[in-house]
Amino acid sequence: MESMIKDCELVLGKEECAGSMKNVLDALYVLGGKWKLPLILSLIDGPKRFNEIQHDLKGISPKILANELKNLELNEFVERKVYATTPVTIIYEETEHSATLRKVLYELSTWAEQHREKIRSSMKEKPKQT
Amino acid sequence: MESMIKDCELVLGKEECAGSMKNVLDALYVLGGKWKLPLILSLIDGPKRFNEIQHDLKGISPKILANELKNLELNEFVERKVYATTPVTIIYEETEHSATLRKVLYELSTWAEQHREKIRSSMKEKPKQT
DNA sequence: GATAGTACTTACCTAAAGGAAAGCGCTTAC
DNA sequence: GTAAGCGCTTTCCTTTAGGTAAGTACTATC
Repeated sequence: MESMIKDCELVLGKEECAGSMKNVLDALYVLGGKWKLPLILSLIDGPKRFNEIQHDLKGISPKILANELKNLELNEFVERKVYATTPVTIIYEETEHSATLRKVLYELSTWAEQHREKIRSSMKEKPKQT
Repeated sequence: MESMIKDCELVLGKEECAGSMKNVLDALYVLGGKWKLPLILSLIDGPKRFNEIQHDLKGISPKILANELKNLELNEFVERKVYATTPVTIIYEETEHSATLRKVLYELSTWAEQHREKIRSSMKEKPKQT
């Protein structure tokens, strides 16, 4: 565990880091695609019904939404609750597990912000250095 | 800054978090695709020439490699150095800026590992709960 | 001067993600 | 009984990421 950090920080590219890369690829796969993050954030905002989410995420088609919801259910980021009202009410809400995402999303967010600043400022310095 | 964390941890889904999501989408875009991470890791392992990288990342086509290298150069993760040998030698190496990635990649990696364990263990508990 | 190597570029093709539109089974409301 | 709403599913189409194969400009070597 600790040794992996050191290895990666100092040498990297060795066996441990190959495993680490696999993990990162997994993470990108789980979070990747056009709608997963917006969908997760929409549910963090509060439990919602299918049509509410569809309205929230302007532009998503019902097919995609149904797929993404199933996927996120499998990954335990959302829970699908069926209420025996008549007609049945189906409500999607975030799970406790989805909270573990927040830290990592926050890290990603701050990094991306710094990165954008970095790129923007070096574009000013040398606008076209061909 | 600090307030953003609190908002996101407690309420989320508000204006600040919309910006935060945009950042995360940016980050996923910068790191996304099949080859960017393997390519970055290959260069963290050491500076390399075009053909060396092509050999290292088995299966990448020269077209894709050239594209990815340009992209990563624009994002300042790799530097393209041209040596006036004859014939010219072109060497790609990681930048200092690419080091900022390591922390965030490590966070992603550990999260993904925990997530995989979580999903695997709950699949054992209830193999098929349809 | 033919061959081979380096660092690509160009043109074409395929597969997968995603979008648009319609339908389906259920229900309540009119 | 017909219309309308909900939670989807199905079908078909477009877009795009990525793959294959070939070619180009340069040089060095035989």
